[in-house]
Amino acid sequence: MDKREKKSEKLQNQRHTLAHLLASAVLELYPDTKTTIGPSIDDGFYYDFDFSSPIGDNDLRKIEKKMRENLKSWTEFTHEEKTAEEAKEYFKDNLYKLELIDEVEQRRSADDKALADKEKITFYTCGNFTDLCRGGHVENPKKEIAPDSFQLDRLAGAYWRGDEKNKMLTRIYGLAFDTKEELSAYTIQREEAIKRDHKKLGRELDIFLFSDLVGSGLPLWTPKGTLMRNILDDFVWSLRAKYGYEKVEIPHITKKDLYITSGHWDKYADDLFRITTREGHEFAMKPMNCPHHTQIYNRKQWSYKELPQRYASTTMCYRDEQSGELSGLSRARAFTQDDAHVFCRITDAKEEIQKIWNIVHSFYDAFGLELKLRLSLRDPAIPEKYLGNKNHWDKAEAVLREIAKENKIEYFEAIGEAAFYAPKLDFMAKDSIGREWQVATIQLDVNMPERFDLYCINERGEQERIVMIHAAIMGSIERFLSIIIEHYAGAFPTWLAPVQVSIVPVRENHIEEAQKVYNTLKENDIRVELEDGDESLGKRINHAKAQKIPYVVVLGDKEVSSGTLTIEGRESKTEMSAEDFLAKLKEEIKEKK
RNA sequence: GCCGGGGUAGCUCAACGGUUGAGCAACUGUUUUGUAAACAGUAGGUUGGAGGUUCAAAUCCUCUCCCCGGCUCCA
Repeated sequence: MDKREKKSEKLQNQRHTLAHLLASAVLELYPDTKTTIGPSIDDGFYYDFDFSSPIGDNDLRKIEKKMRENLKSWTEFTHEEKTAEEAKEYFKDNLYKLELIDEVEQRRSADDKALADKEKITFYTCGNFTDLCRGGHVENPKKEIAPDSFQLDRLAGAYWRGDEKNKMLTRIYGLAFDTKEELSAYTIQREEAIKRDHKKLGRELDIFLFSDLVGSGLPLWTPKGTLMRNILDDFVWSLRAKYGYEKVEIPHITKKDLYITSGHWDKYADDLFRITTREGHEFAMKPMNCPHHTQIYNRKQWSYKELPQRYASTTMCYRDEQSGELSGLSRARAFTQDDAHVFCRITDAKEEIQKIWNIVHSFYDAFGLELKLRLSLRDPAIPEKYLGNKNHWDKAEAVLREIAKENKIEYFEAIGEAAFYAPKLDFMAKDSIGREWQVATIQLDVNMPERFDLYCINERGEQERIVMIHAAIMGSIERFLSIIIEHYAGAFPTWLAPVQVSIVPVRENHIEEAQKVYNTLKENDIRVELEDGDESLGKRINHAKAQKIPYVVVLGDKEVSSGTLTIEGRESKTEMSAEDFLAKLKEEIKEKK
């Protein structure tokens, strides 16, 4: 165990100890409360309670105060082993703890003797509070936990055992770190993230909006936002160009029959926007595009020589997400996928996936987003969640694993994260303030081809089942934009900025000269604005900078007489000729800077 | 959908049973400016919507729509 792991184990113990401390404070203030579980988490701890009457945010301060009070007398943890009967007697009024005790008992009586011996029913006591617990505390809380290194953070609902069929408990989250300084660094970082919130910046920078009349989860795109969407989409297409992808277009609704065949109707019927025609036929808005694309592939009989067929669409999809799941552009009811499907033989799958891999990396490199890889596999314990047979899955998972291993990138495997029809390579991007987002995905699918009977004619003249690779580079343009708005805090690089240059004439008699520069840039497809209003110079410059425009060009007597422009970038101020400035802009756009 | 917190002018917020207010933005004049906001004036609201309690509701209650933080879900 190295030093860092040791430290993190200590921090985990501190956090878990604080969960006990929280429960002790709650029980003193609200004696009717039933305690359940309270683990440590990434930024602190939580404890789930079943309160007899609801509490509100104002109660948190009271509880926190009580915790600090109790901490003073928490000097030692003692623990003792109990039999199931003793434990149940102690918690006879707490059905949550009784359920946990029963589960430990079941594991103890399991066949695996070694495992069974490890499972014991232990009670830990500190101060006036005893809890059923596996352990993992600091020895002397009073000494080892600084009273100002933690704070209660927020209230939240959480289902017992994470199952929405169960009762909803009240979860109290706390933040906890080694020191007060680390705690405050964390809260400052969180405030920084709030400043970058894409919903706020989206409005301020005039990129997108929501309308109560249109409905929640249905973003509307302004001219600037639409421009950015197109720039991003064009970039993806430019990367796909050398690999032979073709654009296809599909309607946004379909008969339900398509999804009955694909299996989506069974699995996602509740999440579809459905339409009944006047003649009584049932249709659905498309929630994804693969079934439509299969029908384009299936328009003719293909020779193996004509494969792979690679189809891609940038197209909106619609999902009736539950209202509580919506969140700005990150999770919307209408969103645009940059969706590609490669129809090929299983023997070509690896090479095709490698090509997509290259596209993904070129794309994310341009934004300075570092990628991690998750190999998302099925959960063999619940086969009913997945289509098709085990052999097919094993084969597909093996191909993806091979690719993950061959490429030098940090990767981990995640059981149960596969789509219901295929395993996936999911890419996670780390943004400029260290947050991780799931972005691109590549899926190797043997099930849709089976269901839609997709084949080619092979060398021996036989029908051969093909495979289908699902690939999305951005995933969803909306979601990707939410990530880069926050990643750049709205200060987009030149190639991506909806307005690249703002020209500010000093006085009225400079407008004519400014207009000339404006025209030159405009003729060269630079996105340029002229700030020729009657506000003061300082105010007009300020306005351009508030819009996070990469370059502000100031033009007055000095510039007219010297024949140069004063160029204010975000960090520095330089002077150069209009020609040099144009060349610089073109370079930045070409190099995606 | 569920739990908790919210919704007052375009934006940020105040008023918290007793005539809805401020700053910024907008508009109109004046000002022609060399870098963190020129000056003056004007307009802007069924306090998200619908019911109810009250002499009186932005304020209290019920329903509904929308937003935020979680939970569940995420093809």
